[in-house]
Amino acid sequence: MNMLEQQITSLAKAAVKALYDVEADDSQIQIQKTRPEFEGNITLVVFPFVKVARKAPAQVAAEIGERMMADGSRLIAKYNAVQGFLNLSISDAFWVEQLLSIDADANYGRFDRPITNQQSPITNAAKPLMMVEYSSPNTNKPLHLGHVRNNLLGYSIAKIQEANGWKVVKTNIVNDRGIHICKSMLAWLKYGNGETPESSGKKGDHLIGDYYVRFDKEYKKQIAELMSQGVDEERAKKEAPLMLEAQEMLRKWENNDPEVRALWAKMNEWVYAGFDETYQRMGVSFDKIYYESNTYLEGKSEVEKGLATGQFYRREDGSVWADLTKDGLDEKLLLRSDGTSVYMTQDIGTAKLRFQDYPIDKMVYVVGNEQEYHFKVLSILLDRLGFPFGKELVHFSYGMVELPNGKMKSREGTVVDADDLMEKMISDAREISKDKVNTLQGITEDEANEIARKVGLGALKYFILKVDPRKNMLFNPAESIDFNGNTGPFIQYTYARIQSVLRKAETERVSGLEVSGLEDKELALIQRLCEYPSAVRAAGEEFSPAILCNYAYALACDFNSFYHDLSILNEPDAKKKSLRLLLSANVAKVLRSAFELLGIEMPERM
RNA sequence: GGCCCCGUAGCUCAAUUGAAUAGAGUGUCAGAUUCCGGUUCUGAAGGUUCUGGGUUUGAGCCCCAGCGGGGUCACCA
Repeated sequence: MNMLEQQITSLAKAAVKALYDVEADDSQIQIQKTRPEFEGNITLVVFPFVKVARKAPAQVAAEIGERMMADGSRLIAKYNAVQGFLNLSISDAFWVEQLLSIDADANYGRFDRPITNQQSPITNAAKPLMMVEYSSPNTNKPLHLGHVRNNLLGYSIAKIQEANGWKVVKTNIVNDRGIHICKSMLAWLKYGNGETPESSGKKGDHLIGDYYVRFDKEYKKQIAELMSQGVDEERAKKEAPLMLEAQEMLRKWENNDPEVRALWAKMNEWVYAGFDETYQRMGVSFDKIYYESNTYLEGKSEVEKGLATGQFYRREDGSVWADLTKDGLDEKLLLRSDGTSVYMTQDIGTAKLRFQDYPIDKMVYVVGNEQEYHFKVLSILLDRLGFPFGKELVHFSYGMVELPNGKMKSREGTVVDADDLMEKMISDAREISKDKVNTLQGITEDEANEIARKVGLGALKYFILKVDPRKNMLFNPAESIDFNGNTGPFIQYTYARIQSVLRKAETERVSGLEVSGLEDKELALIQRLCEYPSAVRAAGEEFSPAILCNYAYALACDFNSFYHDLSILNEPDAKKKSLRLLLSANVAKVLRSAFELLGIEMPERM
């Protein structure tokens, strides 16, 4: 709730108390923005009091309005009642005061602490700690469009929660072991001729990804070969020599075979270097990285502990299970009969290490919605094993990214590679700005490239973040490079234009402010600026960068409408002019702040 | 089949906590504009919010049933 809402709330409560002798609680005070077709800025919905008043809604609204204006004459300039809606016009002086306080607040839209119901009292620290896990790549192939949504959401959520007063640790769990890695390694050994990122000029992750694809190709050949000899498909898949070799390699890995381990380490290094490049390009980062090869053994020992305390049980074949039927779920495997760990076991181990490393109040996993069941189970298991954050863990589940021609399928070659995509966006941005040469006059080649980078990536990021995370989304490459409409570049352009106005005005003297006679467009902008803190709060509570996107778009639209109708630099009245400059500067400030929470850079000119 | 998520303009998406006539962009159509059927601007049309019930002063939002789409129910990760 912002300053204005607080004041209106207390005025409304006092009025209701005086008129009807009832104590209104906060849920009954419903405040909303006045619809543009009515006069006023802010509206109190009086329906909740109609019953106690025993009068017609419009009459109740009028009564309350009269009373509120009498009590708060400095705040409320006038009112009108339409049915059960009490529309209040706030005094210009108040708005200008708000604008000045926004301008003076360097941390506008940032909070010192989370709102209480988000706070988990585990560590009782002054600033509670939230760990956000995202990205979580496998090391056998490069990042694709699905990871892009994951990374952008994860990074943005971390920034948003920081603004909401959490201490945030961004983390990544790298799935660096398992049969999929062995497939790449094997293909590299058999068909690679010692190819390295240096010798091939390929990024490490792409190089390894190519061998993963190569494995699949050769493997399929072998299956076809076997089937032509009369072997049935299922057996052919199991008995293809390549698969047997890969499995043998995995066993060697688990037994610490020095050669296999050395190759594994070398190839993983290549992949990490490639990932780092991609992350850096994308503008995301991590504070702490965990590797599955380090955490899976921890998980095993936790499961053993749970076995000892009777939380889990062992079957005759040696496999270990958790019985979750009491929680309405089924039974879940934790250790295979050969004693090796599964996905769940590794996540338990990772959680344990993390909890040792940090005083975590809240753990957030940014993982696709196809794993909802997994995290439901993980939450229960961690709770049973005595991890305080287990029950509270948040699976920030997001929907899949689809392409216009259907789903992404790596086998069918319809994946969109993250590196390629970013390059494409940047080069498209450069193409488009070339058409508008006049806007780029006086800009050097380097500056133009930098602008294209910010705009291209901004287009991509905004396009993905503006969609409600829970929903599956359609990524249309053609549409994403359209810089009109509700897009990142549109907002960046608004920002850049304000910067340009401010640069031109810099030399001019600012003298006092106009505190009365605010025009509608000015007032609408100030009011919009006042809404920013609650947008940040809502984005944090809902785990939704989309809320910030929509806010930023609305603000940019408001500014454009303002800019279209009212002149700034040509305004003859010096006081009015300085008000408008101040207003513009704060719009730029809030847009920049919002985009920072989205992980999108703002170009100073474009 | 059980459980979870989604269903809003032709398309892509919005709509604080249940509130007034459900909004943008894009596409379509009309007009203006220009080096251009391509750019920009103005305007218009476009909706039974999947269907049917229920709760209430009031439902896109909450509840029940159904329909449609997706996900998930592995000794894969």
